[in-house]
Amino acid sequence: MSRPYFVTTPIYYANAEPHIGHTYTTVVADTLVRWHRQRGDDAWSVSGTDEHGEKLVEAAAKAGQTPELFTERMSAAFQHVWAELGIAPSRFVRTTEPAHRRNVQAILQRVHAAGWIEAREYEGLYCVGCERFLTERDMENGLCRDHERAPELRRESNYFFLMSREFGWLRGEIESGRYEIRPERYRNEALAMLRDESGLGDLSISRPKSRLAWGIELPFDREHVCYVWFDALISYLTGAGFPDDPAFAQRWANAEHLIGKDILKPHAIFWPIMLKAMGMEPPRRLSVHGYWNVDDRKVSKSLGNMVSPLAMRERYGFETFRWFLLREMSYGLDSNFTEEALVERVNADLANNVGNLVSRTLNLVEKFCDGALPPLDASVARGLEEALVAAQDSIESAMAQLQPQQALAAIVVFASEVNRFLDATKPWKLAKLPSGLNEATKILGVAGRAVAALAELLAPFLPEASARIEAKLAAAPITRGEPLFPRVELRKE
RNA sequence: GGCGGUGUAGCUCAGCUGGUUAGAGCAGCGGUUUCAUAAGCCGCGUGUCCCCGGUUCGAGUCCGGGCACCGCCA
Repeated sequence: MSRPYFVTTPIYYANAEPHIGHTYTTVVADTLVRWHRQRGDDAWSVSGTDEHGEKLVEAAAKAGQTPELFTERMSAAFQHVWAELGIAPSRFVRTTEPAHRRNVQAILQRVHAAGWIEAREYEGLYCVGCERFLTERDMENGLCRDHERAPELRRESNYFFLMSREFGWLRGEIESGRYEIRPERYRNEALAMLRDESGLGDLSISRPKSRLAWGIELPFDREHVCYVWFDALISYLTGAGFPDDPAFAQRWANAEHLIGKDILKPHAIFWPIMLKAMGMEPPRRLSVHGYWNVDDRKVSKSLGNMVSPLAMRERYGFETFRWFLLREMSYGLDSNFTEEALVERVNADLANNVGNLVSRTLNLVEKFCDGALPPLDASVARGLEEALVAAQDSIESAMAQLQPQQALAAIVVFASEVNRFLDATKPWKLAKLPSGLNEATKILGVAGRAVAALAELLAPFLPEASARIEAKLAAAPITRGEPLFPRVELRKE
């Protein structure tokens, strides 16, 4: 009986190319899917691009393109990058695609009919950068704090989603753990938002077409288009196969959203209430991670410190980068990326420890066993068996708590155990003794098995490297071959 | 202004409900081995556990106050 598992990355806003933050979330999602599949679960994943909104129209204009062409290009860029990196979401949703538009309109219709939406007049100072009306506190010297630009006085009629009705209900869902938000600090933040209800009210979900034509039309008022969050969040349903896919219900009942902390509020507050209005259950769980800083600074276009995953692949190999991301960030906390740290980390873990272990083991098998992996000898294997079980247990619990860095640490510990095992048993010495070859062979049978186990442990985290180890072990004859993870050197230009 | 949080070895961090000489990984130093990717293995830390005060037989670990940084909200 295979258990269903469903994980999403955010539907990334398609106004810039993927950088380290997108890559991290996407890598974690990919890792979770592989992890679940390895254990026989039925895993489904969704990623995608959010392609509507004013900022996109602006970005397209800046690029001298129509929104259609611009979003086409940007979405393709995201899909291209993930494909290049060997990451394939089960379903990649574009918010501009017909299936999604149908879903958004059907849901709007339903929610409107059920009395959750009403029209209101609004007048205020509006910042195009923020895509919202500003309060006094958002401004400094008459300029938007975030964008340092003058807001415009605007009056418009917007449709509001009557979200505030259900804050009490939502609090109960979060407190009871029915809707799990982790790590706890973000659960507390969500509860704090609900407690003061400060900054929370009903949610504006439309823009008049006269001003913003780039969006999904409201089915009950063709003069308005749907505004960002209502549109974007529904992508998760579209990606899960809503409404017709027979697997949809099962997927949805096990949905986990991975997000960065910047979009906590829409996911923790808006989304579950939207779902309630649709007559659906909240997601199972929201897993919130922190920011990647780069060279101890916030990632920003103006600093030019956007780390491109493809550039990292060029310099160091993608799985090296992937290892660093998973190994270095404690899920939920901010982390810092530097190429110096990457080089240090992967040389220590991958080249010196794991990779070198594979090399020395295969080389010994090549030299002393004619390249054929000897059968497993249970008496010799005993010590390593324990280490393997310990590693499996650690990884299991690390993954249950979504702490990939601890899982990877456990893998490194296991590789160290095997290195120590070889140092302690010294098969290369035994083999040279007149009567030692038999014992050396037994030892190498065990070491070979340990390397195979290592490949299995690595599979969800470094799928490509794992496959290479397996291929090396399956070769006849087995040879040392090229290093699995060559040492890397700093290659900053 | 309100409410979280964080502050432990050069770096990144563990330290649960208070209890032997405060730990791990990395870096560094020394030794050793040679099967291996100048890799492995072994050994090496006199740290004001941010500061002040308190509770206690005993406090990174609890309480009060302060400082610094950060987050959310206003």
